[in-house]
Amino acid sequence: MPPALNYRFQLIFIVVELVDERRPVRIISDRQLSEMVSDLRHAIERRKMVLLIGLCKVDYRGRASSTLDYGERLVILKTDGSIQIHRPWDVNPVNWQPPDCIFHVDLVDNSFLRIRAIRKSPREIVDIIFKEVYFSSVLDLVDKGVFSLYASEHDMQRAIMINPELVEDGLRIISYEKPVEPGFIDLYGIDSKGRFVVLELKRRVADRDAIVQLSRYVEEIKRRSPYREVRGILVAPDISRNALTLLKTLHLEFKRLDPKKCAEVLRRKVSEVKLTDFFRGKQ
Amino acid sequence: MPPALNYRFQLIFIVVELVDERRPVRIISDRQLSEMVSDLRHAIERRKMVLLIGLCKVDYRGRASSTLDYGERLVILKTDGSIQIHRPWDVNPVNWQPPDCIFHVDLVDNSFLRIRAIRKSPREIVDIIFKEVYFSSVLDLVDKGVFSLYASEHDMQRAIMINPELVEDGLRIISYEKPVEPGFIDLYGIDSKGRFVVLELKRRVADRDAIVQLSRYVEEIKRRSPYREVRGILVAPDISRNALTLLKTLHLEFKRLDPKKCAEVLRRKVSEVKLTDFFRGKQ
DNA sequence: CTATGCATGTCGATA
DNA sequence: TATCGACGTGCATAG
Repeated sequence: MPPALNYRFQLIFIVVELVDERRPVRIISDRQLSEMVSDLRHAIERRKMVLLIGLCKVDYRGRASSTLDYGERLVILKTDGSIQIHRPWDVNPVNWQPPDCIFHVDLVDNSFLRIRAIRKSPREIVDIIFKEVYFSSVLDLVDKGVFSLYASEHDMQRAIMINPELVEDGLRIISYEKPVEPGFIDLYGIDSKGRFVVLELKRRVADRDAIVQLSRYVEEIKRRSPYREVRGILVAPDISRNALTLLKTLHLEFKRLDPKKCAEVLRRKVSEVKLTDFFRGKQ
Repeated sequence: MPPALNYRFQLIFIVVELVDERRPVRIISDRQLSEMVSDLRHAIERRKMVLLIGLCKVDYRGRASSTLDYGERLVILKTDGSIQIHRPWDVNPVNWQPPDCIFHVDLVDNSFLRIRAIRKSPREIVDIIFKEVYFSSVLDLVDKGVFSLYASEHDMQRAIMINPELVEDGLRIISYEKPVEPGFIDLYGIDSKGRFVVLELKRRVADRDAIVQLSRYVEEIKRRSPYREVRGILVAPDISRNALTLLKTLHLEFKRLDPKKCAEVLRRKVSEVKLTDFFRGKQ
């Protein structure tokens, strides 16, 4: 009797992980329009960024309405559901739709590619009809870079709170964004002689509107404190001629201050804080 | 003696015109950085539109200043000398420079591509440093399409000039953009009872500022014509609650009018004019 | 939603 | 160039 054959099967699974290099730019031009439609729908569903370059016309209906005849343009769909149509010139898009749009991609008359971006509120529609698409691609961009802006009005506010002498010696700031009837006072303080001071900040040349704004706040504070003297100071890098006239008429004051100088002050302040940290904590 | 040889040379020039198909999109990625530099310079000199997609950081110094750390973005250079840097989200570019910039393309540290956009006035600089360029292309777009926008404030003005009864029966418009002390009166007319009428137009919900503006104009006209009654009418699709209160306090009036209805009136007007042309001229 | 004010606002017209 | 006002302003924030 032949010995029983013992077969043992050992199953070995080999797991292969396909590590492909990430392709941030995938070109999908040179395809049949119908293929392109499904590619675009696929990309949009996955909230990819999409570029389209081609011959198109654009219609917009919403708060206003507009038409744009056929021409060659760049269309950008972004991950946040915004869209923009760029002509070869102008920094601003000729048509656009803000974030959170719903995109529809369709083939119309079997030979035109239509991108429709619908915004819910206010109800607005942008229709792009491509007669020809020269190029299109799906982008998979990773952007975690921090964006920092300096010399904003907010920087001016913080700088003056830290260094009130940027405006005037002896000034003490007692509140910021102080709510009053018509809005909020940028900065509010008391001067060396005990007078209330209303500060209105502008990061660029102050115009008449800035003066009107300041005046409203000063009047409100005067109404609240009939027995205190109240000063109104417009703080800006410059003031227009008309605004200066109005300012003088209303017995308000102007203090020239460059927002960049404020950014400088803040930068120095940050360094000081870091140095203090270093000597106190790290040593 | 052998006969003299007479050689005659006739030069025939054959002119060959190389008619190549226009290529609106030329991709210049996958090149050595140094090659790319010269390609980009070449394109920029010829005022071509350029797209760049890659890993970059951005610095801006000018009216304000900003920094943006490394991340993957789309950069667009346009034919008018404007530039914009787009993140994968936001309809607005994170950094930009308006038209008429001067562009510089350089290789820095032998391995980074730098695009520098310089604006003359105000003096501003945007620096883009590419660590990596995934894709770049030169676009040669032709865009002669006419852009038309309807339902703007200007449309409202024209519609009311043609059809004053959009505001009120018996109103006659006597001037537009009438210059007065603080600015320009949108529309100025006389009502059925011979009173002066100052019209302030807004294409969207009117706020307090609109009322302040109207009030200033009305006061100026009253000053000029102390013996005439003067009305001030705010014409807008809607008015904010605060603005309505202020309006009543100042004894001004509000006339609801939709800019789209104005666009409609104009469209009808244009059709009529065309019909008139047809019957008078073309027949 | 409405109201308010900033923005590297942009853009165009005008003095 | 400086000023002024409109804009599909956009955008954030507060109530």
